[in-house]
Amino acid sequence: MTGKNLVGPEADALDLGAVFRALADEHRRSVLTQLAADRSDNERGCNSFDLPISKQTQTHHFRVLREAGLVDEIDYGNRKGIRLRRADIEKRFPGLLALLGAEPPGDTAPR
Amino acid sequence: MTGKNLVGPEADALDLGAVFRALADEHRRSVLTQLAADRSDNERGCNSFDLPISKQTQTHHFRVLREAGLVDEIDYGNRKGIRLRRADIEKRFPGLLALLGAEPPGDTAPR
DNA sequence: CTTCAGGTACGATTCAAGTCGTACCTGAAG
DNA sequence: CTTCAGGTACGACTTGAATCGTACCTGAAG
Repeated sequence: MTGKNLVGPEADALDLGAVFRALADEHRRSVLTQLAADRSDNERGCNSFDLPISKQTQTHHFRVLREAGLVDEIDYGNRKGIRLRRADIEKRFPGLLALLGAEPPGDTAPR
Repeated sequence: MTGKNLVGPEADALDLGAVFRALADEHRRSVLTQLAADRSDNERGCNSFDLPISKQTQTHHFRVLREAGLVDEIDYGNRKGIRLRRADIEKRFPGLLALLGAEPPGDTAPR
């Protein structure tokens, strides 16, 4: 029941370059913007983002977000949860999430 | 003597995606970090950044930074000046430059 | 058990981006 | 004028990233 947390970098090890690279992609930025908009920071299903891309590509994007240290992935076997690492991000890069939150929500348009 | 200012996007038209894409590159981030560190915001020569890349590639990177709206380029014909658009960036993305400024300055290492 | 949806692994493809070589332009200094 | 350093234009190359097809795994529900 309690899924295992997939590994990501420590809070102090977050790299600004990796973060910018992660947020350079439209779809990943959309995911993070949606996560940042929900102040409750509840765990969220990976298929709740309506991404206009295949499952395999979504797996790829979530992995990039996790390896950049922006989200936690919780593996339940046949489904997966995702949670924003808000505290770690705010500690290392204060104000970053506010930048995403200030964006117009309708920016999920495909390139 | 007075060089002409090369065109870039208006302050209100700055796109977060383009900004993140611009800052995803190590060399461009190095340039912007150095610019952000100098609070005087003086115009600066394009060859004053010690980038370990060829002239043509530097031209390319400065163009990307300008088209993202992060810097102004001033063309003098046989040399070029560059200036951080601090006010515009702060207005549109408050706190962004602070993130760069907080980075360790020795992050100019080539990949 | 079987079925099924969510997710992953691996490989292939496609495309954008970083890089440089060659040639050329520009203005300043001899 | 010529020379020279800084910069650009264009093309070519290379690498990385995004995407998907196929096949497979996992746990829950019949």
